[in-house]
Amino acid sequence: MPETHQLTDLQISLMRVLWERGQATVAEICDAVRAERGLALTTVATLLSRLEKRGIVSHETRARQFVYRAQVTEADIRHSMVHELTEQLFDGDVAALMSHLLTAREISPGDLNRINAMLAEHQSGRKEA
Amino acid sequence: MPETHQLTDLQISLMRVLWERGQATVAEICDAVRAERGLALTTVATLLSRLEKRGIVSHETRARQFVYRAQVTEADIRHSMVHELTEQLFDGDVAALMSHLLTAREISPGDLNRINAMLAEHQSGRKEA
DNA sequence: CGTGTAATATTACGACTGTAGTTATCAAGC
DNA sequence: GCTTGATAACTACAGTCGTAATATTACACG
Repeated sequence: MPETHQLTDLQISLMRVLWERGQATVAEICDAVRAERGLALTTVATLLSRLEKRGIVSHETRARQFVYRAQVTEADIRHSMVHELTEQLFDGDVAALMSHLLTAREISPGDLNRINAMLAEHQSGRKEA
Repeated sequence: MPETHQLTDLQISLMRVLWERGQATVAEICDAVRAERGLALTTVATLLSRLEKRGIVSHETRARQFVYRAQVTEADIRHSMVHELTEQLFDGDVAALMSHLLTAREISPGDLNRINAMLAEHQSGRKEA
């Protein structure tokens, strides 16, 4: 449903908090990201209200405070962002992206095993269906 | 070498022309992207000079015209952008990205075969090394 | 009922992007 | 040499992002 949402690094950090907790106040989110990025409360508030304008989050007021909630799932975001990247960089060719990953010297042997397993499972699943 | 280059859609369109042709004048690039996106010559020129400021392209003057050349390869860009995405969305876990691709209902059976083949080849290559 | 305090709302600002108009430059042709 | 046509340089502007200070609001406590 959500057309296509591209989020920046920082925006994703905030979203991650919401995805993990289900909901959170501005202060909570601010605290949660303090470790990786110290931001002023007002900064976080600004970011959140901008995300709300885009329909990515929503809020309700509870006890004088805004409680935010994600309106898109992490899977949604992954989908649209990976899709977008695939379009842009690999002409929509998922296999080409895979190929890139395989040759990109970034995969550990352990990863490779996991990938094999996944692929096998995926394929058996396919067969039955 | 190139730290990490994130390019936008439009920027990639321009780069693609340079990657394909090796080099091109502003007018040529403008023509090349006219189909997918009609832009004024000056717009393309602006974009290119901004890319040059970032070290992504370079130019030399020939017969009163700027001839541009890519300073990063498509592989470079793919690397840094895929890497960045993997970090942001999958915590750097390449296998997780793979898994996402496999379950993302975007792979055709044909793709799956190609992926299998690649994986097999990749693994045999690994074994010898 | 006044006031402090916490939270939100408003405003700001520099970067970067997409977009392009306007102006300056300069070589070639008349 | 002067005009003209092509090309590049400069300027502009709205939109978004990261960042936050300041202003407003309104509950809770005294």
